[in-house]
Amino acid sequence: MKWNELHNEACPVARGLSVIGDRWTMLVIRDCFLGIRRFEQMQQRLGITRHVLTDRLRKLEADGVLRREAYQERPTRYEYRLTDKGKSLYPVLVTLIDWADTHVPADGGSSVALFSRETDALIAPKLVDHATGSEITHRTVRAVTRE
Amino acid sequence: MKWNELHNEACPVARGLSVIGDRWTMLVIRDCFLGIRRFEQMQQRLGITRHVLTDRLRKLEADGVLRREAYQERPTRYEYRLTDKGKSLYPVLVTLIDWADTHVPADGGSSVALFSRETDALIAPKLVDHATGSEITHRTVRAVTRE
DNA sequence: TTCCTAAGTTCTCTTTCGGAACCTGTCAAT
DNA sequence: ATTGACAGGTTCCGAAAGAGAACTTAGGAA
Repeated sequence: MKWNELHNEACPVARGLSVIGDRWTMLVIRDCFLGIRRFEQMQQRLGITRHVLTDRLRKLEADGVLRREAYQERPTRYEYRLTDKGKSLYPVLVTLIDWADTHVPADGGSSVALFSRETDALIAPKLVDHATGSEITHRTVRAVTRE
Repeated sequence: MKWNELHNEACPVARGLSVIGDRWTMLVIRDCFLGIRRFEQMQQRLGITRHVLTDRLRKLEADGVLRREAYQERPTRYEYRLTDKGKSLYPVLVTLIDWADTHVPADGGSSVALFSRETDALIAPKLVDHATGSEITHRTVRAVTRE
Protein backbone atom coordinates (compact mmCIF):
# COMPACT_ATOMS: atom_id res chain seq x y z
CA MET A 1 0.00 0.00 0.00
CA LYS A 2 1.21 3.46 -0.77
CA TRP A 3 0.85 6.40 1.50
CA ASN A 4 -1.60 8.34 -0.64
CA GLU A 5 -3.99 5.42 -0.80
CA LEU A 6 -4.93 6.00 2.82
CA HIS A 7 -7.38 8.80 2.21
CA ASN A 8 -10.47 6.64 2.05
CA GLU A 9 -9.54 3.92 4.49
CA ALA A 10 -12.12 2.69 6.94
CA CYS A 11 -9.90 3.48 9.90
CA PRO A 12 -10.12 7.10 11.07
CA VAL A 13 -6.49 7.00 12.20
CA ALA A 14 -5.45 6.24 8.62
CA ARG A 15 -7.76 8.93 7.24
CA GLY A 16 -6.50 11.50 9.70
CA LEU A 17 -2.90 10.67 8.95
CA SER A 18 -3.53 10.94 5.22
CA VAL A 19 -4.05 14.64 5.93
CA ILE A 20 -1.69 15.48 8.78
CA GLY A 21 0.62 12.44 8.93
CA ASP A 22 3.04 13.72 6.37
CA ARG A 23 6.50 14.84 7.37
CA TRP A 24 6.52 18.53 8.34
CA THR A 25 2.76 18.93 8.14
CA MET A 26 2.06 19.19 11.88
CA LEU A 27 4.97 21.62 12.21
CA VAL A 28 3.37 23.84 9.58
CA ILE A 29 0.11 23.66 11.51
CA ARG A 30 1.90 24.45 14.76
CA ASP A 31 3.31 27.59 13.17
CA CYS A 32 -0.15 28.56 11.98
CA PHE A 33 -1.45 28.29 15.55
CA LEU A 34 1.42 30.55 16.60
CA GLY A 35 0.23 33.16 14.13
CA ILE A 36 2.75 32.51 11.38
CA ARG A 37 0.99 33.05 8.08
CA ARG A 38 3.59 33.81 5.42
CA PHE A 39 5.62 31.49 3.24
CA GLU A 40 8.95 33.16 3.95
CA GLN A 41 8.49 33.08 7.71
CA MET A 42 7.52 29.43 7.73
CA GLN A 43 10.38 28.46 5.48
CA GLN A 44 12.94 30.17 7.69
CA ARG A 45 11.49 28.98 11.01
CA LEU A 46 11.11 25.37 9.91
CA GLY A 47 14.26 25.00 7.84
CA ILE A 48 12.12 23.09 5.36
CA THR A 49 13.02 23.34 1.69
CA ARG A 50 10.89 25.80 -0.25
CA HIS A 51 9.82 23.12 -2.67
CA VAL A 52 8.49 20.85 0.06
CA LEU A 53 6.81 23.72 1.89
CA THR A 54 4.97 24.69 -1.30
CA ASP A 55 3.81 21.12 -1.65
CA ARG A 56 2.60 20.83 1.95
CA LEU A 57 0.74 24.14 1.85
CA ARG A 58 -1.00 23.13 -1.36
CA LYS A 59 -2.04 19.81 0.12
CA LEU A 60 -3.30 21.37 3.33
CA GLU A 61 -5.26 23.87 1.28
CA ALA A 62 -6.72 21.10 -0.88
CA ASP A 63 -7.71 19.23 2.28
CA GLY A 64 -9.42 22.28 3.73
CA VAL A 65 -7.08 22.67 6.71
CA LEU A 66 -5.60 25.95 5.50
CA ARG A 67 -7.04 28.72 3.39
CA ARG A 68 -4.90 30.80 1.01
CA GLU A 69 -5.74 34.48 1.04
CA ALA A 70 -4.31 37.45 -0.80
CA TYR A 71 -3.13 40.06 1.67
CA GLN A 72 -1.99 42.56 -0.98
CA GLU A 73 -2.23 43.34 -4.69
CA ARG A 74 0.52 44.61 -7.00
CA PRO A 75 2.18 42.20 -6.70
CA THR A 76 -0.38 39.77 -5.35
CA ARG A 77 0.90 38.10 -2.20
CA TYR A 78 -0.78 35.32 -0.31
CA GLU A 79 -0.87 34.15 3.26
CA TYR A 80 -2.17 30.99 4.87
CA ARG A 81 -4.68 30.75 7.68
CA LEU A 82 -6.26 27.88 9.53
CA THR A 83 -9.80 27.05 8.58
CA ASP A 84 -12.28 25.81 11.21
CA LYS A 85 -11.25 22.32 10.24
CA GLY A 86 -7.65 23.28 10.87
CA LYS A 87 -8.42 25.01 14.15
CA SER A 88 -10.15 21.91 15.42
CA LEU A 89 -6.79 20.14 15.28
CA TYR A 90 -5.88 21.99 18.45
CA PRO A 91 -6.63 19.05 20.77
CA VAL A 92 -4.36 16.82 18.70
CA LEU A 93 -1.58 19.36 19.00
CA VAL A 94 -2.09 19.81 22.75
CA THR A 95 -2.12 16.09 23.53
CA LEU A 96 1.02 15.72 21.44
CA ILE A 97 2.72 18.56 23.33
CA ASP A 98 1.67 17.04 26.62
CA TRP A 99 3.04 13.64 25.66
CA ALA A 100 6.33 15.02 24.36
CA ASP A 101 6.94 17.22 27.39
CA THR A 102 6.37 14.24 29.64
CA HIS A 103 8.14 11.54 27.66
CA VAL A 104 10.56 13.13 25.19
CA PRO A 105 12.48 15.66 27.28
CA ALA A 106 14.89 18.02 25.54
CA ASP A 107 18.45 18.27 26.76
CA GLY A 108 17.98 21.97 27.30
CA GLY A 109 14.95 21.21 29.46
CA SER A 110 12.81 23.50 27.37
CA SER A 111 9.09 23.01 27.06
CA VAL A 112 5.82 24.75 26.47
CA ALA A 113 3.29 25.70 29.10
CA LEU A 114 -0.38 26.42 28.57
CA PHE A 115 -2.11 29.24 30.42
CA SER A 116 -5.77 30.12 30.61
CA ARG A 117 -6.49 33.30 28.71
CA GLU A 118 -9.13 34.08 31.27
CA THR A 119 -7.54 33.34 34.62
CA ASP A 120 -3.86 33.12 33.61
CA ALA A 121 -3.63 29.88 35.55
CA LEU A 122 -1.37 27.08 34.36
CA ILE A 123 -3.32 24.40 32.57
CA ALA A 124 -2.80 20.65 32.54
CA PRO A 125 -4.64 18.92 29.70
CA LYS A 126 -6.74 15.85 30.37
CA LEU A 127 -8.94 13.89 28.03
CA VAL A 128 -12.37 13.09 29.44
CA ASP A 129 -15.77 11.89 28.34
CA HIS A 130 -18.02 14.79 27.43
CA ALA A 131 -21.00 13.44 29.35
CA THR A 132 -19.55 11.93 32.50
CA GLY A 133 -16.24 13.76 32.81
CA SER A 134 -14.40 10.51 33.52
CA GLU A 135 -10.89 10.28 32.15
CA ILE A 136 -10.25 8.44 28.88
CA THR A 137 -7.40 5.94 28.88
CA HIS A 138 -6.77 2.72 27.02
CA ARG A 139 -7.95 0.90 30.13
CA THR A 140 -11.27 2.67 30.62
CA VAL A 141 -12.33 2.67 27.00
CA ARG A 142 -12.89 0.16 24.24
CA ALA A 143 -12.87 1.04 20.55
CA VAL A 144 -15.44 -0.52 18.24
CA THR A 145 -15.36 -0.26 14.46
CA ARG A 146 -18.73 0.37 12.81
CA GLU A 147 -18.99 -0.30 9.10
CA MET B 1 17.17 21.05 8.51
CA LYS B 2 16.70 17.35 8.21
CA TRP B 3 13.92 15.37 9.74
CA ASN B 4 16.11 13.40 12.14
CA GLU B 5 17.62 16.57 13.57
CA LEU B 6 14.33 17.30 15.32
CA HIS B 7 14.94 15.05 18.28
CA ASN B 8 16.40 17.69 20.55
CA GLU B 9 14.47 20.73 19.40
CA ALA B 10 13.15 23.13 21.95
CA CYS B 11 9.59 22.76 20.69
CA PRO B 12 7.74 19.76 22.12
CA VAL B 13 5.76 19.38 18.92
CA ALA B 14 9.00 18.84 17.03
CA ARG B 15 10.30 16.45 19.67
CA GLY B 16 7.08 14.47 19.70
CA LEU B 17 7.03 14.24 15.93
CA SER B 18 10.63 13.06 15.88
CA VAL B 19 9.28 9.92 17.54
CA ILE B 20 5.79 9.44 16.12
CA GLY B 21 5.70 11.82 13.15
CA ASP B 22 7.10 9.38 10.68
CA ARG B 23 4.96 7.89 7.97
CA TRP B 24 3.37 4.65 9.21
CA THR B 25 4.47 5.04 12.82
CA MET B 26 1.09 6.01 14.27
CA LEU B 27 -0.50 3.19 12.28
CA VAL B 28 1.87 0.73 13.90
CA ILE B 29 0.96 2.16 17.30
CA ARG B 30 -2.74 1.95 16.46
CA ASP B 31 -2.32 -1.75 15.71
CA CYS B 32 -0.51 -2.22 19.00
CA PHE B 33 -3.46 -0.68 20.85
CA LEU B 34 -5.71 -3.11 18.98
CA GLY B 35 -3.66 -6.00 20.35
CA ILE B 36 -1.60 -6.73 17.24
CA ARG B 37 1.83 -7.77 18.41
CA ARG B 38 3.48 -9.82 15.67
CA PHE B 39 5.51 -8.73 12.70
CA GLU B 40 3.60 -10.80 10.15
CA GLN B 41 0.22 -9.56 11.30
CA MET B 42 1.27 -5.93 11.21
CA GLN B 43 2.86 -6.29 7.81
CA GLN B 44 -0.26 -7.82 6.32
CA ARG B 45 -2.72 -5.46 7.99
CA LEU B 46 -0.80 -2.32 7.12
CA GLY B 47 0.41 -3.26 3.66
CA ILE B 48 3.72 -1.70 4.67
CA THR B 49 6.88 -3.18 3.16
CA ARG B 50 8.73 -5.54 5.47
CA HIS B 51 11.86 -3.47 5.27
CA VAL B 52 10.15 -0.31 6.44
CA LEU B 53 8.22 -2.12 9.16
CA THR B 54 11.47 -3.51 10.55
CA ASP B 55 12.93 -0.03 10.57
CA ARG B 56 9.91 1.53 12.32
CA LEU B 57 9.75 -1.17 14.96
CA ARG B 58 13.45 -0.74 15.70
CA LYS B 59 13.06 3.00 16.02
CA LEU B 60 10.02 2.73 18.27
CA GLU B 61 11.91 0.26 20.43
CA ALA B 62 14.93 2.56 20.60
CA ASP B 63 12.64 5.42 21.61
CA GLY B 64 11.04 3.35 24.36
CA VAL B 65 7.56 3.31 22.83
CA LEU B 66 7.58 -0.42 22.13
CA ARG B 67 9.30 -3.28 23.86
CA ARG B 68 10.51 -6.38 21.97
CA GLU B 69 9.87 -9.63 23.78
CA ALA B 70 10.53 -13.25 22.91
CA TYR B 71 7.30 -15.21 22.97
CA GLN B 72 8.90 -18.57 22.09
CA GLU B 73 12.28 -20.30 21.87
CA ARG B 74 13.47 -22.77 19.20
CA PRO B 75 13.28 -20.78 17.03
CA THR B 76 13.23 -17.55 18.99
CA ARG B 77 10.36 -15.36 17.91
CA TYR B 78 9.67 -11.86 19.08
CA GLU B 79 6.60 -9.75 19.53
CA TYR B 80 6.14 -6.06 20.19
CA ARG B 81 4.23 -4.49 23.04
CA LEU B 82 3.52 -0.95 24.07
CA THR B 83 5.54 0.35 27.00
CA ASP B 84 3.99 2.79 29.46
CA LYS B 85 5.42 5.56 27.33
CA GLY B 86 3.66 4.05 24.34
CA LYS B 87 0.42 3.54 26.19
CA SER B 88 0.37 7.17 27.19
CA LEU B 89 0.02 8.04 23.51
CA TYR B 90 -3.62 7.00 23.79
CA PRO B 91 -4.95 10.57 24.11
CA VAL B 92 -3.09 11.57 20.95
CA LEU B 93 -4.66 8.66 19.12
CA VAL B 94 -8.13 9.42 20.45
CA THR B 95 -8.04 13.11 19.57
CA LEU B 96 -6.82 12.17 16.11
CA ILE B 97 -9.66 9.67 15.69
CA ASP B 98 -12.15 12.26 16.88
CA TRP B 99 -10.85 14.85 14.44
CA ALA B 100 -10.80 12.47 11.50
CA ASP B 101 -14.30 11.12 12.14
CA THR B 102 -15.60 14.67 12.27
CA HIS B 103 -13.59 16.25 9.47
CA VAL B 104 -12.27 13.53 7.16
CA PRO B 105 -15.31 11.33 6.49
CA ALA B 106 -14.83 8.11 4.55
CA ASP B 107 -16.97 7.41 1.52
CA GLY B 108 -18.16 4.22 3.12
CA GLY B 109 -19.22 6.19 6.18
CA SER B 110 -17.20 3.94 8.43
CA SER B 111 -15.81 5.16 11.72
CA VAL B 112 -14.80 4.10 15.17
CA ALA B 113 -16.82 4.51 18.32
CA LEU B 114 -15.50 4.51 21.87
CA PHE B 115 -17.41 2.78 24.66
CA SER B 116 -16.84 2.83 28.38
CA ARG B 117 -15.57 -0.54 29.57
CA GLU B 118 -17.45 0.06 32.78
CA THR B 119 -20.86 1.34 31.73
CA ASP B 120 -20.82 0.45 28.01
CA ALA B 121 -21.98 3.96 27.26
CA LEU B 122 -20.85 5.75 24.11
CA ILE B 123 -18.03 8.16 24.84
CA ALA B 124 -17.32 11.54 23.28
CA PRO B 125 -13.79 12.77 23.96
CA LYS B 126 -13.20 16.28 25.21
CA LEU B 127 -9.98 17.95 26.25
CA VAL B 128 -10.23 19.84 29.53
CA ASP B 129 -8.04 21.41 32.17
CA HIS B 130 -7.24 18.94 34.92
CA ALA B 131 -7.97 21.39 37.72
CA THR B 132 -10.98 23.38 36.56
CA GLY B 133 -12.51 21.03 34.01
CA SER B 134 -12.96 23.86 31.51
CA GLU B 135 -12.54 22.92 27.87
CA ILE B 136 -9.23 23.57 26.12
CA THR B 137 -9.42 25.27 22.72
CA HIS B 138 -7.11 27.60 20.86
CA ARG B 139 -9.31 30.45 22.06
CA THR B 140 -9.31 29.68 25.77
CA VAL B 141 -5.63 28.86 26.06
CA ARG B 142 -2.33 30.56 25.34
CA ALA B 143 0.94 28.68 24.83
CA VAL B 144 4.12 30.07 26.37
CA THR B 145 7.59 28.74 25.64
CA ARG B 146 9.86 28.46 28.65
CA GLU B 147 13.56 28.07 28.03
C1' DT C 1 13.00 -34.77 1.90
C1' DT C 2 10.11 -31.27 1.23
C1' DC C 3 6.85 -27.93 3.05
C1' DC C 4 5.42 -24.54 6.39
C1' DT C 5 5.84 -20.63 9.69
C1' DA C 6 7.66 -16.21 11.49
C1' DA C 7 10.81 -12.68 11.47
C1' DG C 8 13.56 -10.66 9.21
C1' DT C 9 17.37 -9.27 5.02
C1' DT C 10 18.74 -8.22 0.36
C1' DC C 11 17.97 -6.59 -4.13
C1' DT C 12 16.43 -3.29 -7.77
C1' DC C 13 13.64 0.48 -9.26
C1' DT C 14 10.97 4.57 -8.36
C1' DT C 15 9.63 8.51 -5.58
C1' DT C 16 10.60 11.99 -2.46
C1' DC C 17 13.74 15.14 -0.14
C1' DG C 18 17.61 18.59 0.73
C1' DG C 19 20.19 22.29 -0.98
C1' DA C 20 21.01 25.79 -3.85
C1' DA C 21 20.06 28.77 -7.72
C1' DC C 22 16.80 31.01 -10.48
C1' DC C 23 12.19 33.41 -11.81
C1' DT C 24 8.33 36.92 -11.49
C1' DG C 25 6.10 41.20 -10.43
C1' DT C 26 6.34 45.44 -8.09
C1' DC C 27 8.31 49.35 -5.75
C1' DA C 28 12.08 52.52 -4.29
C1' DA C 29 16.58 54.35 -4.51
C1' DT C 30 20.73 55.41 -7.44
C1' DA D 1 17.40 53.07 -16.84
C1' DT D 2 19.61 50.34 -13.91
C1' DT D 3 20.09 48.20 -9.56
C1' DG D 4 18.49 46.16 -5.45
C1' DA D 5 15.04 44.47 -2.26
C1' DC D 6 10.99 41.73 -1.21
C1' DA D 7 7.92 37.72 -1.28
C1' DG D 8 6.28 33.62 -3.07
C1' DG D 9 7.28 30.60 -5.50
C1' DT D 10 9.83 27.09 -9.56
C1' DT D 11 13.74 24.39 -11.43
C1' DC D 12 17.64 21.47 -11.16
C1' DC D 13 20.63 18.00 -9.25
C1' DG D 14 22.42 14.36 -6.30
C1' DA D 15 21.13 11.77 -2.03
C1' DA D 16 18.00 9.31 0.79
C1' DA D 17 13.88 6.75 1.57
C1' DG D 18 10.18 3.75 0.01
C1' DA D 19 7.79 -0.12 -2.83
C1' DG D 20 7.78 -4.73 -4.37
C1' DA D 21 9.45 -9.04 -4.64
C1' DA D 22 12.79 -12.70 -3.73
C1' DC D 23 15.78 -14.79 -0.48
C1' DT D 24 17.46 -16.38 4.44
C1' DT D 25 17.30 -18.67 8.89
C1' DA D 26 15.84 -21.82 12.42
C1' DG D 27 13.08 -25.09 13.65
C1' DG D 28 8.59 -28.40 13.37
C1' DA D 29 5.41 -31.22 10.89
C1' DA D 30 3.81 -34.37 6.82
